[in-house]
Amino acid sequence: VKSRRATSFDIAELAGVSQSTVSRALRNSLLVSEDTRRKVRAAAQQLNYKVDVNARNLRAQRTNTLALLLCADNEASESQINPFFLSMLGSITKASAHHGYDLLVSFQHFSNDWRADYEDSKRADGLIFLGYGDYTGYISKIARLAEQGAHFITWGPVLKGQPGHFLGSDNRAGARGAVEHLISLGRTRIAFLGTKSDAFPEFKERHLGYCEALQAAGLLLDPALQVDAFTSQEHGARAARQLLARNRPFDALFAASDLIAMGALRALQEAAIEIPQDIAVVGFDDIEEASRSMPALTTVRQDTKLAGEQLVVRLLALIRGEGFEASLIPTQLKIRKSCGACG
Amino acid sequence: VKSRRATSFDIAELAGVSQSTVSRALRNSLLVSEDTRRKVRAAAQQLNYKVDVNARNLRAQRTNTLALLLCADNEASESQINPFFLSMLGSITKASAHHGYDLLVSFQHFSNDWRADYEDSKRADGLIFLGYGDYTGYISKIARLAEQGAHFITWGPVLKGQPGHFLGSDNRAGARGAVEHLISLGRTRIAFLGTKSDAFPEFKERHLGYCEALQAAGLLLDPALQVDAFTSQEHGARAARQLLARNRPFDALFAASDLIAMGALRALQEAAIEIPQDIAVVGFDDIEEASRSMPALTTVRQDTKLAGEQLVVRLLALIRGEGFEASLIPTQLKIRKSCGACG
DNA sequence: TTGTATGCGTTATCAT
DNA sequence: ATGATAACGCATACAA
Repeated sequence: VKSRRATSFDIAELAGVSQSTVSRALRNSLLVSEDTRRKVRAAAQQLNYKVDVNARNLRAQRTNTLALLLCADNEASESQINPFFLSMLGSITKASAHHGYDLLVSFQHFSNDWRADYEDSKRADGLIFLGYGDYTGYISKIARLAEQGAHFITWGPVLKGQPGHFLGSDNRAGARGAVEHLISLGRTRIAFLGTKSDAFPEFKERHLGYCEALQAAGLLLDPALQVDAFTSQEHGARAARQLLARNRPFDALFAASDLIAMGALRALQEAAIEIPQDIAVVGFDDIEEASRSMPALTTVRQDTKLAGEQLVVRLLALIRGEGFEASLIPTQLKIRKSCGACG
Repeated sequence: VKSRRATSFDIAELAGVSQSTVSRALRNSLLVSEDTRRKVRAAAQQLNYKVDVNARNLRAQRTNTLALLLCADNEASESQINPFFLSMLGSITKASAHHGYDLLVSFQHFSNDWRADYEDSKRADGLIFLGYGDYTGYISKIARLAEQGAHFITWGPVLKGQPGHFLGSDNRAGARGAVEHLISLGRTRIAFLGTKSDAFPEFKERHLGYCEALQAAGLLLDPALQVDAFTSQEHGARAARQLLARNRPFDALFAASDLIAMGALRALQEAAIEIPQDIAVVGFDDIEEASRSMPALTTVRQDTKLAGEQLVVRLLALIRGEGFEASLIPTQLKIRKSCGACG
């Protein structure tokens, strides 16, 4: 049977000092002598003492905890979460721990009940939103949170006049670079797979980058070469089939995400099309799987490690009451076999 | 600027009742009249009141929070987490929320500092351990936790005489079924890719199931057809190459995990071997990617949804002081193209 | 059914 | 440098 937990009073008794001194000593206060600090530490260790975080949080009015709210119901894949966000989850978890914060993780079923009251209830000092690609319903809720003075940051598109604070990759530049690369390889009829609606600003930015690259090269922007698709293999495959059905010639394909690209890859291969000989394919994200597809997928890498770290660092700054300057995280083109540049 | 948070005292004043009544009403106590309950609720809503969980937890001595401790340093992939565990993470998160519990997620760097004091510090009521495939170092720490009367459950092998409580798939039966299926397809020289050391009991169980199936069919158990591998594509590919280098004929391959299988798939294909014509391949786990590999991977599906739910349910039972009866979660053979049974 | 009083284990503000 | 004391906001035992 487990004995009663030790409290700071127990430590105080054992170490022969007052309870307040114990508290100070354990928090490394400078107002305590090296000698007593040692005594207190020894006593704490002996009694296997651990600070009760609830008492601490209640008294100190902060939790040393962040909450990660992951959107669970994409339009796309019902069951499975986008691997890119899982990668982000990993890096956020690590960054959070690195800064001495615990992390609460919650999948939000957006439609029904949107629980963003982690801060109100003093469960967390701040919130990170992830995976809210569908902007329309989200932004109004965000606005309300921002009004209330909540501390939160959202991974997503960095646009002018948004409520709240956003951090995201430089989607437009990344897309532009990818398409420029395709053009430099001699491809001229480049299709875009992904929705370009206002509801999905990240995809829209990628589409803009695509358009910019084409225009800069003096190439025709053929609307028939764009097909809507959400982030999933199924949507990607379906979109590729639609594209083929249009009987419009194209020699390259830029997908708004790796999942779309990989679905397309498969659909094209099923139609006996050779990648990259017949059609070059480029994706976006650089999920693990991208490097393992056949052929390996050229893609625009989002730096999830830096992104997670930055999300945490900047959220902590917000919590401290510091300002926020918008910025974009650079992407990097990962050239693999699917675009025909190598291999 | 945000005004002071409302407390239960503020509600009490507004509703014209005592603070304790407010507390009771909000907790849906039966000892409060429908009338006052309404009044209290209205007042709470008006003031946008949210219970301070730290105060509640401190007073009630429980946190309504579980902690998920994910092993971050597999022998295998440094950077990336096994997709299977990510899937588990998803289902645990959902199950936890479903039961009204928050979930703290932490990646444990096993080697250095092992922070399992979430319960001591009253951050969580119970712990879930995930991804501790390497048993040797882990089990002693587990034993210490169990001695202390901590509430925790581990996803892993269910063996006799273990300290603590374990829940896991029926690895042996799953493996046996998979190999029986290969045998039923006429394969007789079946290789096993995966370490069978005591340090990795889940893999060992899968290897045992493999052996059982071979023996039951009266087939030779050739040690030269087993190659060690941890769960990663790289290890899988390497192991497959090693196997080929042995110049020992084989017509099928059972991998201890999907990642191993997919790595092997690739290595075999690079050696111009046709799957499944030349060699049938079966994996274990049924990660998302398995259904999308070329060819689609036949595998032993672990029911992550049920597993996550069960982990949470049984941990909650442990927390309530109820007993724990060991049991195994059944697996299911998913037949796809890589074993040659269809397509 | 409701109200009163107390304490959960800290940290912070006074003193000394 | 240390000790006494007072909150933090809630839930519970007890009284009414």
